[in-house]
Amino acid sequence: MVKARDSENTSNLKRGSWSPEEDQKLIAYISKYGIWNWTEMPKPAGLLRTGKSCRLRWMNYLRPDIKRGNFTQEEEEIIIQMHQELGNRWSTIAARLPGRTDNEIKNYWHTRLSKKCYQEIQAAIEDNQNNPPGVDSLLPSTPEASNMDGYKESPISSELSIDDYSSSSPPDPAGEIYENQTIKENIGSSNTYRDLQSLLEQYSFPMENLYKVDGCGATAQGGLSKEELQIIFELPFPMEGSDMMEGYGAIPYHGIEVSNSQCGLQEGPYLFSSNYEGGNDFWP
DNA sequence: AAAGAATGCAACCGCATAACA
DNA sequence: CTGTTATGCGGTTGCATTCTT
Repeated sequence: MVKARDSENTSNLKRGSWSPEEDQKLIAYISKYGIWNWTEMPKPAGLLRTGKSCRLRWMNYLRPDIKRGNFTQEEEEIIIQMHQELGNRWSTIAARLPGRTDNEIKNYWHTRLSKKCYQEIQAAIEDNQNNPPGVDSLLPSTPEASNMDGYKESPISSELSIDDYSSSSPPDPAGEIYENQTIKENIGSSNTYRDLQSLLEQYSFPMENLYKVDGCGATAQGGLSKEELQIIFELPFPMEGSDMMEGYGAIPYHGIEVSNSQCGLQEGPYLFSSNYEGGNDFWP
């Protein structure tokens, strides 16, 4: 596919903030002639702007149906819920909130809601630390609810304690750790990495603590525990198959690596033991 | 009161894809 | 079918405003 390029000559076009006069010109023009072609429109409208700039200004600011003012509690809840389900699909989220633009929702998320969610996570973590649950509390109430028969019988799960989650000792990973390669150096290789990176960055997770593990996606050393990651990713435990395939990436922690197989290409998820050697999965 | 830091948000950029020639 | 253009989307940037010290 040929990369799109603005056909306009941008050498003498105005950039930066819009003046009230420019706003008036655009409103007046659209009111009279409607939106017929963003690229051609600026000239007859008397604007020294690119069509792209005009479109953005109209869509994000000048449209008459744009809702002003603070987000309501209900709107917040919708955004949070949809973001959990869809990720950064701002336009889709905006479609559920009449009068709100994708840009506005995106800004609102980055400046308010992500922090709010992070604080809730922190609170949950603190609560966990004050009142640590046993591993059993992470398990489903019934085996069939998890589709993970045999999990409790695994020697690894039965040996775990809450202390393992917050240990700062290096993991005993399934594969080889590329110690000198941070996640940022591996970003291009996998969508799984991309998704994981963006999510973790959203929560200010120290990227230097993230390493690539051969064949198993990414793993974390130090920083957030599995439970913390689990809260961030809003994952049930154990994860359902579709969760892994939608790009959550590996949700690892010391001792156990929960990963889709081979960097998320085809099958999974698999629950790898710390001594994973290629076939020790409990959940084929 | 002033300076620096943090925050909020409008605007821009690059890319993907639909639409068209 | 292929190449080109227009539009829309998500990530990022930069600046104005507000807050903190």
